[in-house]
Amino acid sequence: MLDREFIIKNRELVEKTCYAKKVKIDFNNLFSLFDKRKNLLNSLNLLREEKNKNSFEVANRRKNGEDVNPLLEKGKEISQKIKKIEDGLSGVEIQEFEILKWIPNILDPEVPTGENSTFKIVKEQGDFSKKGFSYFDILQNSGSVDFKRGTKISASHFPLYIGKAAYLERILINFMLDLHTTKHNYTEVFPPFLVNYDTLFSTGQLPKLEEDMYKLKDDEFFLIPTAEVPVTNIYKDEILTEKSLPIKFVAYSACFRREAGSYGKDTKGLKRLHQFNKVELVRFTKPQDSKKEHQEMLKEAEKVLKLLDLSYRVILLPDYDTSFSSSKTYDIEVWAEGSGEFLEVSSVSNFLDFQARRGKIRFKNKEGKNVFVHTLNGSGLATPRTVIAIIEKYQISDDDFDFPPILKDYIKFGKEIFKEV
RNA sequence: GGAGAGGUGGCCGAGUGGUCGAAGGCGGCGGAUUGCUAAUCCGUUGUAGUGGUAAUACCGCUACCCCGGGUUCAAAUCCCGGCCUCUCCGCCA
Repeated sequence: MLDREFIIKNRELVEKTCYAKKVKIDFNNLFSLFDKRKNLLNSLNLLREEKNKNSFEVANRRKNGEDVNPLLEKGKEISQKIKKIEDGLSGVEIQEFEILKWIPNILDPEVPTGENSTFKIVKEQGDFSKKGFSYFDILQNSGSVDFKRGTKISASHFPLYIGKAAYLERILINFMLDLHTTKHNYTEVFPPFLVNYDTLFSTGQLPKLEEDMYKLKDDEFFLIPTAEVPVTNIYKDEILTEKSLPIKFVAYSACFRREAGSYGKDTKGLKRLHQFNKVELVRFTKPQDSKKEHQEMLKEAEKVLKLLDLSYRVILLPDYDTSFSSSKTYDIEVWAEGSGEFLEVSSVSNFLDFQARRGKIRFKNKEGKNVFVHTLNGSGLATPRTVIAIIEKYQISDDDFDFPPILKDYIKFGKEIFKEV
């Protein structure tokens, strides 16, 4: 959420951002609400002052045995006026909030913008030739992911991993968690997978993405679309100390997405799922550090692919692809050599104080002021598409694949291996 | 799920209708004392909004004692609803 004052001072920038992110906001209405609110607030404060003085006077006169009846009458009148203005004010504030909550975060100046803008390739690592069988054939032939039975048990896009592929999932998750805790100094957390409305509002999934979320029918809970949601909310409504920053959490979670509106895309296989596994990095930083730490997180996510010896590229998303809450997002796309295409396996974003403001996450700075932290997160990584790239790169035949050497080492020696890499 | 108790400032804790933004203590900050540490003493110490102003300095006003309503001239204090925590019982992994 953006600050009222900020919007007033930077109207042009905010309008431009909304245009770029394809959000329609009635700014004239918003600004007239700002005015209305201010006027109501001012007269309300004056009336309240009058009320307090009157009440005080009642107590005073009563002590002296004087007649207080006229004051009681006056007090009643003032209170009625106050009630009226309060009602008007809360009406205005509700309307204002209804608009404010839809305004997306502003963009970093480096984000590609403009008519024909497109993503910018920041880095290319490895070679991008197409060869071998596709992961889908290998999995089908080996039976290590059973799409049919997954569908029978649940629905389509809920795969059932069996044997080797199930094991690969588990090893990969542990491998990534151990990498980030031992090598990159993150603290591991294991969060709830069901969260409430406020939590999703803080991180910005709600209200905009409600249709992408699984919601429980009888309880006010949503299934998390990413661990970012519960983990960023760990410090909701709290004031942190300056010296505790940066705070770095890594979390594994299953992720649940309805993927509404993406029918027809990636209709089979592991590319687009309603449930998948992901290891997520989350940081809370001081405002002046977030840019630098954003770059660090990108490197940490890349590290996973480097260790697995997979080819990939890093792209900087253009304005219209940058999510509602984000000011700047890098995607990491792994090269799937059997399929011959890039697959997004990570999204690394800087949210500045946008989420912190929605969730009231602050820290006390040296001057004793409470200021909003900056929040960042990045996938490190999502498993299904990583698995696709692994299977295609380390395939043995059209019905078998091997594990990458680093994973074999990891299975043998555990997290000790991260001392050397 | 049933029964009971309770939610007050960074923390502990007093306050049951009227100078209460809230005693006292701890912690924090500033200072005095001090060979160092500890101890002691003095002072200070919430957040947000708004007006005086150009000001993150100063002064005034308003709001906030879990949240939302209500009663009253006046609510931390009384009433109603909700949420949460704790204890006991039940159930279960």
